[in-house]
Amino acid sequence: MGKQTTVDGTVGKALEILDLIASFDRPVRFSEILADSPHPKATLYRLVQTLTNQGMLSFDDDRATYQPGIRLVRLAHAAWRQSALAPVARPILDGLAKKLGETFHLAQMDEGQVLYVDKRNAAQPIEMFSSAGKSGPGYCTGVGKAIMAFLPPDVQDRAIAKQSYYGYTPTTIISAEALRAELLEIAETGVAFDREEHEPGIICIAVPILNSKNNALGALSLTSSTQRHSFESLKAHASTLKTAAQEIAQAAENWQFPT
Amino acid sequence: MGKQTTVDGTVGKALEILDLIASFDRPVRFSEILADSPHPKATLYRLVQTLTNQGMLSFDDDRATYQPGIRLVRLAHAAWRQSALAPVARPILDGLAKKLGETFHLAQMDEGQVLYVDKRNAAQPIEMFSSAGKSGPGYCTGVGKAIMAFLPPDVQDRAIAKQSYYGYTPTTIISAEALRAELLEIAETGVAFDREEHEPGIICIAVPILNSKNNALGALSLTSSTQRHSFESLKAHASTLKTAAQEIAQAAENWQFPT
DNA sequence: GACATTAGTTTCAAATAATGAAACCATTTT
DNA sequence: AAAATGGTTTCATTATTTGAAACTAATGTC
Repeated sequence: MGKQTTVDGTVGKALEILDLIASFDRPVRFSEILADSPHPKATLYRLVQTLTNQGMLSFDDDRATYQPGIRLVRLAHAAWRQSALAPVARPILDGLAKKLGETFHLAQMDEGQVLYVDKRNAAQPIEMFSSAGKSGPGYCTGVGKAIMAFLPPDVQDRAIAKQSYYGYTPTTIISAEALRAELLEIAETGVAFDREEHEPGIICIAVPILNSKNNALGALSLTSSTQRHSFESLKAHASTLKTAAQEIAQAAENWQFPT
Repeated sequence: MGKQTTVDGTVGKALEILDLIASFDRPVRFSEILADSPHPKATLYRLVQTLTNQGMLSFDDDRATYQPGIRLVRLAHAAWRQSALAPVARPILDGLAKKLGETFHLAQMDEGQVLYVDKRNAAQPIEMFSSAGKSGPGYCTGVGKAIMAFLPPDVQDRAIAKQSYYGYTPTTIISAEALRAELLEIAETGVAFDREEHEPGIICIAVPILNSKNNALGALSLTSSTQRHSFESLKAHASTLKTAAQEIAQAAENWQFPT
């Protein structure tokens, strides 16, 4: 009874299409979507029509292309603002960036994918939406591993299963077993590293942001290059990061919406 | 044959619920959604379940509340990056903010609502997602009126019809007729003002960003307070804004995704 | 500690919406 | 001019959604 790619109903199908279109990362024509979708022409056509009507897709009349719609931006704003983590972490990230002059990422996990919800860069003042909202693989990033190490067993299993294990660099972890082993280690030390596993020359130290049940809400990382930092000098920041993560966790737990 | 609140199919209903939940602006319980929704309990229940499954909503187990889900943030990132306007306008906004030391907004329109897609603030270095993605009324903001003035007739009509005409301040436009009149004027001069129509003490000058067909893609505004600026001193910036808007329009038209 | 109330979940036949093969129309290509 | 490609519509069939009501769980009341 293998659970197949769940698609609950029409809504699920529509959202799948939306993801598909987003994944092109450029405006796409109907036929391109069709080629990558399991649906017959007419079905896909109406689904895409509906999404366009709804503002979830926007259609460029001249080029006859579809792309993710602007309504998503509005909805995402609400999601971001309520996501407990990003808004409360803002001042803490600001403080870290100012004090240490390094680059920090705040990330959460969405279906095994790492989602960056905020970023501070000491050099360039900041990058906007252009970086927040960006997503990346979970198995070969510091934040991804930090989060996965502190997930409830069932969720962790699903996350591990969803990774692609593509070998971006020679040090990339390319099997679920190896990942599991490393996650165990991270769970003990409370610190994760990216050893140029995603991009050559880029290293990072990451710590989970844990709730009272010791489950990860997200993770906080200090990212740098092999030029700027050795692993030893990264490790020196571990306790600072841990403290910051605790502050964020604290703030998130206490955060209440006005009633 | 009055076109009623369009709801195309199940997908439309689901998205309506999503909007409803987002509009609460805080985590909500099932019963609260129910009270504000036209659907019977069971129907709403399943719709909400589906959305949660899909990551469009997230459910807080402890508090038993729903809120917009993190998947939206990922999707919105794609929308933002492809929205042609925001990414290409970035350097131009940077330049304006640096040169003039004022606050600038870049906005687009979504169903009569103004959607801020980027913001530069000379004082505070920048605000993230926290401000990008925010939306506001179209009829009483500079950017809203600038955009509406340059919309194809049918789209404009719909936009005018969708405004709420709530009187935020004594100067707020509170009728469709008055709005229409002002839009005509703006269409001639190419410049719109917010005369404390949305918030007392806050004024702004806005210009549309026009495509080759003279339709608005969005708008650019300089926002200030009555303390800092008189209308005369705002008007002094009109040509600078127009030039910047043209540059953005140019860049947007030429922007092509890699094939 | 029993009773009542509220909040959330499941059931199932009826009502509605989604499906997709095929036909159709409009552009572009040859 | 013919053919191919890309997009849209039709319509009988099929599958999903619907919602009243019954049910369960959790909380509040006496």
